[in-house]
Amino acid sequence: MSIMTTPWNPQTPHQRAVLEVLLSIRALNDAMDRMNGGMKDDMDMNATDLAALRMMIVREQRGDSVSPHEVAKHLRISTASTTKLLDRLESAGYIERHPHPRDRRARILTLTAHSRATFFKHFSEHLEQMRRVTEPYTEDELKLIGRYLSDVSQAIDPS
Amino acid sequence: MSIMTTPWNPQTPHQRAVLEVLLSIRALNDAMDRMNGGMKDDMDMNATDLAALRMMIVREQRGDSVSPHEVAKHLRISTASTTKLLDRLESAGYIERHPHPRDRRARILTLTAHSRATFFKHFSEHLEQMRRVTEPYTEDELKLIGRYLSDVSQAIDPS
DNA sequence: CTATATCGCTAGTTTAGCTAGCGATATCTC
DNA sequence: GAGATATCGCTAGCTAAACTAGCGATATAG
Repeated sequence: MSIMTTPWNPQTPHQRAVLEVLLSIRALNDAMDRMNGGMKDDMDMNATDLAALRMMIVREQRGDSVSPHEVAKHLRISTASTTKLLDRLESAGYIERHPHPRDRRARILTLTAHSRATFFKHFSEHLEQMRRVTEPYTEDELKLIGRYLSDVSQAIDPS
Repeated sequence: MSIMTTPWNPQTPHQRAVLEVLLSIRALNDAMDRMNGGMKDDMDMNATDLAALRMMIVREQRGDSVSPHEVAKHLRISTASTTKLLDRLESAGYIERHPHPRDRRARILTLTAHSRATFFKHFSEHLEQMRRVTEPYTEDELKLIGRYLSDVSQAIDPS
């Protein structure tokens, strides 16, 4: 969430356009928060558990494996909290914990088929909507938009 | 948070550009989540309390007043939780509860000067960064970007 | 004028984070 | 190699902040 509540008075049309865009970003963020809220209700999960699932799906598609430690780091929660989180996901049948082949302290987390299916079932509709409104733009326009979005991400979180 | 974990293989340059943009939106959302996380740490508040404050600031700028009930609705938490949330904000000196002039059951919430000052102090830096990266774009480009962002917001949350 | 609805609140419960610290294992230093 | 130290995931216990149920005061509808 969260942008722009700024006391700023645009004078020129260009300044007005800048303000409009910043306001649109806030609106987009609010919308995505609501979307996420809806998804967690649908899937009957809390926000963090859903974020963990999403993170694991992203990693899996990149071909990376995931450890409990990495989940903790990504979500910025303690490893203790992560243990409980993984307990919830495991007992709900979303993930499995496997031994790490080389490090006997460590675990490797995998998603279940049920997990992937459920996630995409609930997410694909939104994704389709987004793709639908994105597709009409020309390639050049999309490149411009993509560049701007990256600029903004970079600006607010140069991580 | 939350986008794109999609199994989708772009074939044409245009499809690739679409995917890029959708990925950028996810990245932006992640970045904003982290920004928010940082802000709540800086201001020593939890995420919900900060969201409430932000919502009140937005409303105030629109000239609207805010009731506890509206805060509950906006944040999707119960009125009971809202009471406690307002207790926290009030005792921290961020808001005040005033009697509603016409409805003696109701309250009107107002921000303190301290609240506004603190919020903008922590937020203005991010805002400035965002404005900085936005300004170089031409008016036409900004209009395009703004239109696209609105399209996406509409698509994922047609509220 | 009576019945119902709404507003914000209190009381008590549950959820999901936290810190502290442990056993097992891995890695670094000599 | 052997001993010191670091890392991994976990348990135990605490706390913060949500929840549900329901109440008193007030407003509104029939």
